[in-house]
Amino acid sequence: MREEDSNWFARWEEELPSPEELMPLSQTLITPDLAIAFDIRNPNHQQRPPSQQAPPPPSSAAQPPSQPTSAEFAADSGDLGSGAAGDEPARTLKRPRLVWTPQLHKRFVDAVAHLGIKNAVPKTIMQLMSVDGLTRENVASHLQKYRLYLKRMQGLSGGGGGGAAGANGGAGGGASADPATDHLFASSPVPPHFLHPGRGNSEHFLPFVPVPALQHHHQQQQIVAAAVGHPHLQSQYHRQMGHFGSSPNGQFEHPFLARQAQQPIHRIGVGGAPPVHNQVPNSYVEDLESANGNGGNGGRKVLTLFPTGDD
DNA sequence: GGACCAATAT
DNA sequence: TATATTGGTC
Repeated sequence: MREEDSNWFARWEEELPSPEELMPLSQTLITPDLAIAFDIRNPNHQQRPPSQQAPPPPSSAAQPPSQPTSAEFAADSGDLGSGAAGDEPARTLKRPRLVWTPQLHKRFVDAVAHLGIKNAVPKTIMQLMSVDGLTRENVASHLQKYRLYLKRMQGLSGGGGGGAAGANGGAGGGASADPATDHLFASSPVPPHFLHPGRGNSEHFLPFVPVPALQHHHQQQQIVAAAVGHPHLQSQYHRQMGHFGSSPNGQFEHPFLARQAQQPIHRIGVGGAPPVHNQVPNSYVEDLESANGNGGNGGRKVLTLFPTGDD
């Protein structure tokens, strides 16, 4: 059991965002707040988040990705804002629901791990994650659920000890109430520390200090990874942009950092599904329904998919 | 006033 | 369901 500890720790170290990576606390120039305040409807449109972004207006003809900024606003206007008429809707804008993909979640867990379960609070986590478009509320909500999950894990493994979450693929046992949830959370290792609070010093985490935001400097470099999904269209990105996941060298994955890539990464390999339509705008991959009957899934188009291989 | 957390709503 | 929003509290 100890080994596991070391083992995961080693991996952890690798996977963990190194200072350099986190350094770029590059929140987009426009903080979510500002964005909202100024009616920048989608802070996401700013740059195509390789992850998933809400493709703006379905009806509006395809807009050539030329103007990165303000111009785009105009472009996508005419859609959801229509009702309000005008530029008033600034703060009343509603963001699309955020979809916590395994990658995003991992980032989240990394942040929490670094902070230590004790210091992990929404705001701090959010900052550490430095994901464009991610709000404190998003994190808070997810954190709430995550804590619940941890609690359950504690309870379940309480007696046996040891067997932490681990990617136990089959929740077949039945104990788990939420297979889906478990899977998502299981996609990321849970630091044992989280499961063993009170025991000994639970504070052996590096005080990783969140860099003092470098506000204006990296103007264009942002780790856009927010998985903002559109109610209708869900852009999906595939992990494995180029080399990571199973690198012989053990190169850890930087799902998020890697996201900077802005090259057309058409990765539509959804479970072997052929590239249905390749008319994808130009970059992000887009997945259409694939939610196979999940035992009675209404007719949801949104899919969080991710073959969840094992990782 | 801001942030956190738990509960509740969608 | 998963995520968003709300309300109470510090």
